[in-house]
Amino acid sequence: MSITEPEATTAVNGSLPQQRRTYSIGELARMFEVTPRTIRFYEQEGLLAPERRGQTRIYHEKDRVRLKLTLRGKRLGFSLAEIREVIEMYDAMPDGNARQLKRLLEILADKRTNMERQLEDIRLMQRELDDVEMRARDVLERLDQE
Amino acid sequence: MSITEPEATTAVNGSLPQQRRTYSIGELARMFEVTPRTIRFYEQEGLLAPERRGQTRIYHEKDRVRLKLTLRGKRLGFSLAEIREVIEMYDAMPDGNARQLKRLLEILADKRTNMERQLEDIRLMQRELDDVEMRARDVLERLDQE
DNA sequence: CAAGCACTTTACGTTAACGTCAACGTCGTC
DNA sequence: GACGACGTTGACGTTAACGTAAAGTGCTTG
Repeated sequence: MSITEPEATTAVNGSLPQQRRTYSIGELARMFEVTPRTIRFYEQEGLLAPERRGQTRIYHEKDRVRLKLTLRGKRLGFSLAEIREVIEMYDAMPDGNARQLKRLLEILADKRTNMERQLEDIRLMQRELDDVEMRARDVLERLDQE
Repeated sequence: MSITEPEATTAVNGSLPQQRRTYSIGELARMFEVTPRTIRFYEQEGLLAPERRGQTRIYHEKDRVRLKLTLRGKRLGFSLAEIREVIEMYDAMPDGNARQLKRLLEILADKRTNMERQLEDIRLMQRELDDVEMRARDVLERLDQE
């Protein structure tokens, strides 16, 4: 199983034929509010590798998940290069050698540290926002009273 | 009081002359692990406005705090322009009109939403990391057993 | 006083992450 | 069969956030 495969649909295989298996580039773009250009760029950078029917790109669930993870990573300030590194290592995992795996664990620990700092940053930033908001409301009230 | 002033040093005014009041650009740069170039750039972008002694910049506690907030904002993915907007509005607060203040509250609410999404992103990302790490350790163990 | 060090301005260079054309192919449909 | 919507590949443009190099100022230290 790959990191980018559909989330374990519990065995209730109902009447849906197989879920809406594929997407066009435009569909994906609208889903995630990015442009097709962005998606092609991510492919060029090695983050996606959609199937082709002739010239046309066909995206499967796997690709959609990858894109989702990529965009999440971006929101957290990772560069595309960093994201690709993790994806590549993950995909190479089954037959990866010990050195590679340990390198992957290092990278993960690194990201984890990053996450921790971000959590702290967010907490601090939220306090600042609280503070600024309080003062602003204060001033507003005084303006209203005059 | 400004957002960028020293954190209320409780009245224990001991033997320290007045705290290490000022900093050179190089000192600040080392403190925050950025280059002087970066600090000058932030000034050029309106995020800092240090005093001058002749040509030379003199940074006070106020400037240090601003820089700290700026860098924190950056780690959270805000652009310098966004950060400047908040700082400017904050500084203009005392004599800001109601419209400006309400705009500021809007911006703050916006940042808050952003923070919330980031928190969620971090939680999700941490789960992914957990997952990937587990699998990696798994594979490593098997390699060891052979 | 010469050397060295930290600071200054000016200005051009660089990188990441796309945006923006241009020029073309391929459907479905009216 | 023309038209519009959508897709494709180049190739060049753009923006943010600095890096880097050149050329000069100012102190203090041997």
